[in-house]
Amino acid sequence: MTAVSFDLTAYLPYLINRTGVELAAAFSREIAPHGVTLQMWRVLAALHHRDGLRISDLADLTSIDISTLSRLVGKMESRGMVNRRREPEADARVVAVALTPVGRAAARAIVPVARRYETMALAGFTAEEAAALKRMLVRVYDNLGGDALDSAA
Amino acid sequence: MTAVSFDLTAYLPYLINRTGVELAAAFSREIAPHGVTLQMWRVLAALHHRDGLRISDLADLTSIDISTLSRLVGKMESRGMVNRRREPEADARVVAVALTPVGRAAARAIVPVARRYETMALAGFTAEEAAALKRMLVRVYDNLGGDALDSAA
DNA sequence: GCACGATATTTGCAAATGCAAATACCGCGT
DNA sequence: ACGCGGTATTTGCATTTGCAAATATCGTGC
Repeated sequence: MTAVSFDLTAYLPYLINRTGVELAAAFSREIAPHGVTLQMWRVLAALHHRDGLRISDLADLTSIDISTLSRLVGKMESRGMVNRRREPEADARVVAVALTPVGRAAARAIVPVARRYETMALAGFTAEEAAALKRMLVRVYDNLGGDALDSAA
Repeated sequence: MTAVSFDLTAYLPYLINRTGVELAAAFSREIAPHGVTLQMWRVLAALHHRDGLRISDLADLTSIDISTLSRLVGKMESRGMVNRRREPEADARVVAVALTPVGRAAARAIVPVARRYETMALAGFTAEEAAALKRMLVRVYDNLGGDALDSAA
């Protein structure tokens, strides 16, 4: 029987995974000189996007497991990149994570690298194509039910 | 000063990463009942695509680190899904990994799940759109390949 | 035929990861 | 005010991961 043939090279999850892994590996090397790991960059980028996020918001935005994130934020705090703040007036369960000047400086230093990196990844794409690709990735993500807090404020 | 604003939600690596993570997490749950982890499935899928691959070929195809793969194949071997074979006639350094009947059966059982899963991820896409998305992901991957960014090399 | 630098895989080890349980706190109903 | 189910974060613990070193083999030049 031939019904089980399966073209891996045209399989969307395969294409996405290998692109993501490659993107991550190469970008990790790029930012290593900044003394920041990829996961740390993700946190910095999320906080640069919107500061003072809670741990659980960061988990949604970075796709990092919440327990891993708790420890990662601890490490970043001990390195002086972020600080944790509990608001006794508000909900005392939540921890707001904010960039320190050091963390903000690191984010600012890396943002141009990230931009350059995206440009490189999209070499040969027209602005239309790049936009179309991004829209389609959002659609796929939405299809998976992974509604993050993109618009949640 | 130069604008440091950075729209994370339109940043390609972010979009790819979150989609890949979500895709992986959801699919892991799908195949857990088959007693197969996501990484094992990747190996099975690669071998289903082409059997008898070497460890290093599997690493390329699955984006799994070669040392992790060595151990993973060992585990799969002990579970009777694959077998390792060194060819003394040929290059005795290489290990060819082949599916056992058990492994083949697992792959065959999961392929339809994978197909259904891809269909779900691409819900609302026309065949044209899906093809365009895949082509663009290949282009991005190719852009990352090799030396595009290795300014130091 | 042997030494030497490459290549394929495995292994040592420390760090990262993620599930589940623990902890701390919230707000509601009574 | 109290108990209770629910939410946010942390912590315990076993597994996975990946870099680097070790191991085994290859092929070439001499």
